[in-house]
Amino acid sequence: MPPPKRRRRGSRYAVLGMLSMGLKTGYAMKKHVEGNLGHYWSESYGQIYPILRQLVDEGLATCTEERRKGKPMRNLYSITPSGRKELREWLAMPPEPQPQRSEILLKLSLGNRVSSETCQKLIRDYRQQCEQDLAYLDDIASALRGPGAQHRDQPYWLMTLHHGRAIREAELAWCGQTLAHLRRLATQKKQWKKEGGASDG
Amino acid sequence: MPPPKRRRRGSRYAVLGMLSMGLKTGYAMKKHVEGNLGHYWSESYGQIYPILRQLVDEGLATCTEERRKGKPMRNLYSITPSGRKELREWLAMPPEPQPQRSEILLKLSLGNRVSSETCQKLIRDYRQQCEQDLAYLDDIASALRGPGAQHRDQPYWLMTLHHGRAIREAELAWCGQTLAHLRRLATQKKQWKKEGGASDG
DNA sequence: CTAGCCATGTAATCCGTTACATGATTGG
DNA sequence: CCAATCATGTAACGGATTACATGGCTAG
Repeated sequence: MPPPKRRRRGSRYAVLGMLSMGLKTGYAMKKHVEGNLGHYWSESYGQIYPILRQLVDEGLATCTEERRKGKPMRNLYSITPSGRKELREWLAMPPEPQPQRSEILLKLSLGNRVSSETCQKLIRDYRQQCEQDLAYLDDIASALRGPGAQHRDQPYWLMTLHHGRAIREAELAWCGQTLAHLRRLATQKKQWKKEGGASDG
Repeated sequence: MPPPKRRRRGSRYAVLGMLSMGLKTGYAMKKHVEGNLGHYWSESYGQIYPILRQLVDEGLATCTEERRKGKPMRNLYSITPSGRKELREWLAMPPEPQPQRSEILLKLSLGNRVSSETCQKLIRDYRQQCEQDLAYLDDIASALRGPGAQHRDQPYWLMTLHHGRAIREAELAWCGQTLAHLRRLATQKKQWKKEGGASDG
């Protein structure tokens, strides 16, 4: 028998996890992802709604329709005991290594094909993005500490925010270094040209 | 007219980029990705071969069959001038922000559902992975500096390796902090239990 | 002989986003 | 009246991996 196929199913457990925090509708889950998990996770309706249905089919969640006068209909989902069990089992498994793909590093590695200006712009834009990310992370963090109602998951959310901060700050430092490297490369090239390009050092 | 659809096509330009460095066969490209770009990129044959064909169709590459006695047949690809042009144009465009997904942060954010032990193991395993990654990055770096033949792209490759180092080191520091947080949380919980769980100070 | 590498390629499948369709309510 | 928000869902598409099929050569 070949080794059973490795499936990712991260979205499935993200949804199950949100059910376990008491979120009840697909719409609310989408908003939660956008507003609170945006720095390390994303989901689309095209994933959320089918998954909710599937979880009900498998007995990991239940669904009740709610009709309210003056408001649109909603489907209210709740996690079941077996849902909690499967979530805990997944949490205890070591995460699959995810193949990293970084478009900016791919571009940088081919930097010799474009001007030093183009290359530096690439990095400067990235640095700016990191700065914006840091501001965004701080917004979430203060929103998290602000309203007295301490959520039981709050300490864990803060840890994920710390991660975001740590990474972005490392990226900023790297951007600075890299810009310096690029400038040095550019002046070296100019030197070569001036000296006639025949020297060997 | 709706805004023209945003396509990723990172793989396409990764292949075009490898053609521009002189790699000639799909097989060689796969090996190169595994051995040299593994820390920030991945490709599978299922991408590479169809893309090579497509590039030839579009006039960005040419292909010649090579039959050698005693060796398997190969298709040798080369980049054309218009291929180089399109590559340069892509390099000058700002990279699309890629939605990040971190399974480990997702798990950590739900840490309250499992034991502190389980949570700490998650982070310790991750720390170990980062250490291995660092060793791997150093291997590539020394392979890069070792054989005298300085590739013209070498300085750029070193910059991507620096990035890997910077990130992994930041991750290691974060792992240390996070383990401390987790231990503190665990002792707090124990305290609660001892004191009867009713205290508020 | 057989394991492993060279070398090419395709089909199935999975994963995920985007765009669309629908419709009620609320606030300006 | 219009825009925004709440709310659900699906179809089409794009992107990527996995598994499979093929086959010759080389070294042990």
